[in-house]
Amino acid sequence: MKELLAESSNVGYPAGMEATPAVQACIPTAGRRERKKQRTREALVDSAFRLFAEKGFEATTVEEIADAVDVSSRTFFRYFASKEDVLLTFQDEQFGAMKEAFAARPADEPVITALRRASVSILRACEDGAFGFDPERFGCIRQLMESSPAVFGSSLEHGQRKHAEMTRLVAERMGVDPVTDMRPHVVAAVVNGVFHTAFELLGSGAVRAERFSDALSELLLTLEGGINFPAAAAASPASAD
Amino acid sequence: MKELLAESSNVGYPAGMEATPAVQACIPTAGRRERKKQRTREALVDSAFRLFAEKGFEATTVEEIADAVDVSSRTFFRYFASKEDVLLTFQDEQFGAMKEAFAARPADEPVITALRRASVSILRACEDGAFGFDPERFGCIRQLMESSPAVFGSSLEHGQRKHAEMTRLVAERMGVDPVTDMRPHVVAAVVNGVFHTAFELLGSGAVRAERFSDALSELLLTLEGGINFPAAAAASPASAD
DNA sequence: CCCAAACGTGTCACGCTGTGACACTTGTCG
DNA sequence: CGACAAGTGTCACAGCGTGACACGTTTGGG
Repeated sequence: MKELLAESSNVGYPAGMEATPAVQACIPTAGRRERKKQRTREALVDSAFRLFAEKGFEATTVEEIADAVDVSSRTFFRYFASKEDVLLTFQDEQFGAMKEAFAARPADEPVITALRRASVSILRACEDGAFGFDPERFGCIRQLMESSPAVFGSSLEHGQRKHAEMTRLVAERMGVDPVTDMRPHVVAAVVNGVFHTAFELLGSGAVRAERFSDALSELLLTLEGGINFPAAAAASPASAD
Repeated sequence: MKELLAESSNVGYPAGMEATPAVQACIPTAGRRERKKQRTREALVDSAFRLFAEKGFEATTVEEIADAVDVSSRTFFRYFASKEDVLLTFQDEQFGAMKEAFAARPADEPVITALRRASVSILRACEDGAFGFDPERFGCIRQLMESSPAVFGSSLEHGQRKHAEMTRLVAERMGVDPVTDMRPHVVAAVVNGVFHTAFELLGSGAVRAERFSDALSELLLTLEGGINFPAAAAASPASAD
């Protein structure tokens, strides 16, 4: 689970610049301070999830979350920008995993197909608890999004903030330049929209699917008939090897 | 402009229940009270837009808005559920107009095409001040959405709340049942996503378009190549007359 | 014409979120 | 060990949003 937090793994040193050898002591489990901080953070997340599940999102105050871990509410806000932010952390993990899965799809799959297979596989992992994902938390978030507009809203916003990254990935796969070609933008927009709609359909019971992954899969399959642009590999067989 | 606020016009009496004849005195410009309330509301909207444009969204407090109209901040919240809500009012008008325009598109146009033409025509009206729309406010909202995440977020949320309605309209045009056919849902999701992406592209300057309507048009045109389901009229020539 | 119910509003009080400033403790490194 | 940095608590505060109650005005009816 932790490895998904590893900040996309290739950031930090702009390619071509080797880390100064003296600073290689930066192993993740460095000082006691760092470890303590990590423990506090996780305790806060735990506490938040427990209370949210127990009393609902709005009914839970930041002070309660902090008190349960025996820190001040001020400290809570040093770890999270807002009450909603606690939940977004988890979504970041999912998104990171999905990016990896997407990148790993065979190059001859069209984008929407690849996106569907990647996201469905990750979601299933979340639902089943595979991979180190906690299915309890996944379910909790789902429930919170359905019951609390504030949570749903911040999830929408958060998703939109991922837009640029998604666009870049799609453009890469398609082998086009997102500055001149609008298709990657459209794909990212569309997928994001479908994601949230799947959530809503599930919440309102307007779809016979039980699991989120099933609802999403169905929507994306529908979409596939239309907007399914071929990947670069399929479009230009020149680079096929 | 006011007629767009007319609450979709067919709500109020569940079909088959005639209004009690004695209550037909409900002309919109009824009592003095009603008129005064309307004036206060508009004054608040005016005040809010002026201050937002002048000092930005977050920097403007509800108290300032209310003070400028000489009412208490408590009263502000009797008119609007939140600070963001003032802006959403305007978006409702646009959405209403767009629904009308969409419904008025020729029956042989595929959904995305119809959606594109309808929304672009309304947006152009907003931009040009046709139709009673105030282009100044339109521009103001655009700027606020780009600069303030809170505004953008609530717009996202608001858009999602319109989802069900949009789905219904699309399903109607396609002549299918949205319970069994997922396509209308996908269309609604997709269009909503593209809308917000157009906004974002425009804000980040990632598109050469100057006007929002141009950016949206380009994205929807791109989309059209793919997901463009035929309308019911085109699909089943049985009803062609 | 006047009275009473309904309605809009102001005022007061409050809880919660989120932030800034400053002091204090604890870990870290030379 | 001693200086410095990082994390935390405390206090103060601004702003959003809501509940309760009192006061004035509108409205409609006897």
